[in-house]
Amino acid sequence: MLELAVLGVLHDAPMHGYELRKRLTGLLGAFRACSFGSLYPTLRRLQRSGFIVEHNEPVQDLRERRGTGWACRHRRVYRLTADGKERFATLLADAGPQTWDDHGFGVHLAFFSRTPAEVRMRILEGRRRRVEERREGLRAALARTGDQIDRYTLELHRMGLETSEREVRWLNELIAHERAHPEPSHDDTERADHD
Amino acid sequence: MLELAVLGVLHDAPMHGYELRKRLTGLLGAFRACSFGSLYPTLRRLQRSGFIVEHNEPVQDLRERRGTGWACRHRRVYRLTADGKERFATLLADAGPQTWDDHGFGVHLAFFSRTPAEVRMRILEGRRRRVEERREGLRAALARTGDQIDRYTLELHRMGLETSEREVRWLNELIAHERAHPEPSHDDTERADHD
DNA sequence: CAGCACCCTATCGCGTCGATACATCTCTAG
DNA sequence: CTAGAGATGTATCGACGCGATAGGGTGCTG
Repeated sequence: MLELAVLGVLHDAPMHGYELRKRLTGLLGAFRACSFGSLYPTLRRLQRSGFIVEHNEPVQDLRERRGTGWACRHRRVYRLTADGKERFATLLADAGPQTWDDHGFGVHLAFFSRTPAEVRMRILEGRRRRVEERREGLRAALARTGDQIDRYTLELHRMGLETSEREVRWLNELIAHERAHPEPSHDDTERADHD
Repeated sequence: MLELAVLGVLHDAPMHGYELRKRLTGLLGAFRACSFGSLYPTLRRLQRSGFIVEHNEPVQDLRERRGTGWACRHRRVYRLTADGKERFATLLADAGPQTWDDHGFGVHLAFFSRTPAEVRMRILEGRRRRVEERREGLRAALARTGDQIDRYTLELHRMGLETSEREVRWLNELIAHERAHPEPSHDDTERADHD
């Protein structure tokens, strides 16, 4: 999942780990902090697989950057390869089980403008199914609760149920809008100017 | 966190892994499935630490259970020790950073009736602070969003913001109720009949 | 008696996290 | 001019939860 997010951000511009992390935290909308302990191993993995390559700046660029910003010498800038772009498209389209959970869904939604329309639909409906399951589970739990149930647990279940219902409604709106206005995906697989 | 949940469920009655898992999934209110891959290692860890001990039924009990249910021979029933009860109380009271996230908060809330009143308050306020941070992060993201932002990301942020606001209001109600009716904790640290 | 569905324990690899370490660079206070 | 605070930047470690997988026992049904 992090793999998808990294490839997606790197798709726009070459970047080094520290910057990447900042973008990711912003991207996921204050969802998750994306620790270095997962980011750096992911970068290494992607590099070994050939999806990204190191793309370090020449020394004179470093000197030029002096005064106008940071000139840290050891930064590893990564760039997406052709394989990496392909991999990104694959991961975008392949909607596994973890696409439906909270975090995975957020990541996929972040790149929705680059996602083919039919895949968008599949993801939205899959997420809806997942949330509906949760909703039904909570309804059942609330129904079979006689009176020996905790006041706090009860409140938690009620809250969870309301949240699920709200999200299902929200998803229905998104799906309806998707059907009414089937916007094409950006599909920016053109500009391969620096390979 | 799983450690806390296991100790809490085992506090009521001795149990074996499979049963424990069902209770846990019910307890966490269809939140999470609690896989065996984390449950069994946790049980082993708790056992090595002396917080639980094996408490297998004698063979004649197995024969008696024949006909009325399952008589699987190899089930490992665990029971809480005195140290385990102490550990449970400690974990309940100690509110670390992971007490405030979604999953951890749910687990703590599940055992709220056994939690001392002042700890309850600390947990609720900590959670509120956490959700407020998320809310502010989303507000900031929405504020600085000019127009180049994704329609989908925008929707996700809006949804997240509403959810956060709702949860803060919910927490405020819980806190207010807590202040108005300071129910004491069950504090069932008495019945030490079988040690 | 064959097949199926459930019960029950267990392990492996993988990905993520939080903590930690360490080195470099900029700016500011004394 | 130097000392230190604080941001930048890379990296690793152990702990932990998860999904997949394996394997064996038990009762019900056709």
